[in-house]
Amino acid sequence: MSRKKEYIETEVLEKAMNLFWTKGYEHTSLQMLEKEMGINKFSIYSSFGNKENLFVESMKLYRCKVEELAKELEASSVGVIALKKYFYNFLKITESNGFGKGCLITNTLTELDEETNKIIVAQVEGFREFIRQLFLNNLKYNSVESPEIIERKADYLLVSMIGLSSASRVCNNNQLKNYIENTFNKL
Amino acid sequence: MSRKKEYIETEVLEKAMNLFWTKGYEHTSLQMLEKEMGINKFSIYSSFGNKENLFVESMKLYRCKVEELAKELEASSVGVIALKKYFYNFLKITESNGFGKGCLITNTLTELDEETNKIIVAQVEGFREFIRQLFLNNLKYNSVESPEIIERKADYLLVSMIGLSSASRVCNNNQLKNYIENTFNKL
DNA sequence: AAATTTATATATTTAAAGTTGAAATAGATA
DNA sequence: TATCTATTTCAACTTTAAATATATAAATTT
Repeated sequence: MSRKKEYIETEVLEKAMNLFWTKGYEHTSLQMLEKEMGINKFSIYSSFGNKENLFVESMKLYRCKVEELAKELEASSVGVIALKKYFYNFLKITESNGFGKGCLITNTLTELDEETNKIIVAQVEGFREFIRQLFLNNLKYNSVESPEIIERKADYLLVSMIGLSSASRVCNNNQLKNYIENTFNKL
Repeated sequence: MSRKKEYIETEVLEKAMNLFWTKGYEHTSLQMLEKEMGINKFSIYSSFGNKENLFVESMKLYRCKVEELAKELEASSVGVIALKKYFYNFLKITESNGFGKGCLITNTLTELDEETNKIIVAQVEGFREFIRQLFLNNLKYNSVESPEIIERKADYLLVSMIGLSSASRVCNNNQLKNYIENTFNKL
């Protein structure tokens, strides 16, 4: 064999993801990535191909983290209760020094335009569909409501989640908590 | 005197604003601005200084448009009714081919980071404060609720508005309408 | 008609960011 | 210890976009 890598790809990827998460795709330069990931350009390119692909991998990792969060939640509670908890847990995740980072995927959504890499667009849409399913499944639990009503509620929560994510970047914790309480009021 | 300008600054500024609105600051290049505004770099620089300042002027113009919208509304209705109308009117404004453009200021908010021009940051915050006041004033109308409750509701609507704006970029009209109805049901 | 200012067009400069290549380095195996 | 190979470091290359400069044409005023 030969010399081994001095870094672990999943570890440096996590660091890249966090940087993209706080600064967004465009405002994250390779210099910053080098510094944050602790490896240099060449290593980044040999491990991840290019900046776009590194970003795609970051999105995938982000989704994994969110899926884990949802799984943990499933173990402890179900239904609307679980969803409300999910909203609060999301606030914890997004929290950083000062204001929140929002949701990596929702942030990306604002950066999107026609000429955005199709793979990135697909990631964004896939994530949204995943979240919508999560909401649907929990709303169905122990509910006697019609499928149409359930769908409406899921859509409502989806938009609320997008809102919470964006708002977390500028609003304080009281405002966000207040928002969640109102959202789940009378659901 | 001498030769007159062949373009009207407010007119080309409006075009610039629309381009920034749909594509965001970073994804709007001077080439695109030249094409969209119908004037060349030289004219852009002599009229607006630089790209950043052109963007600031676009933000100001955007705010003027929103203020007009609010004024018109005031003439026809007041209170919560007016606010709900405002939400629906916002959807009309943001509408374009296919999905919405969101709110220029809210979009910008996601692009912000530590090294963003302070003037831009100030514009974003000023706008948010203006909207919050608009909500507060209308919530106070004919209301016997305590100031604290009113503040809470205003904050709730503020987050909802940010959410609607972000969501308008990816959700269809039914989902958005559904969201507005749910939002005001909980008020 | 001359002078002055503005517009267009093109080209250049400058800076930054992404990408790639060549030499140096360090670890694994024989 | 020597050799092989992958990883690093460093620097160069390429591209892109903002900003500036120059030359030319057009319109208005005196």
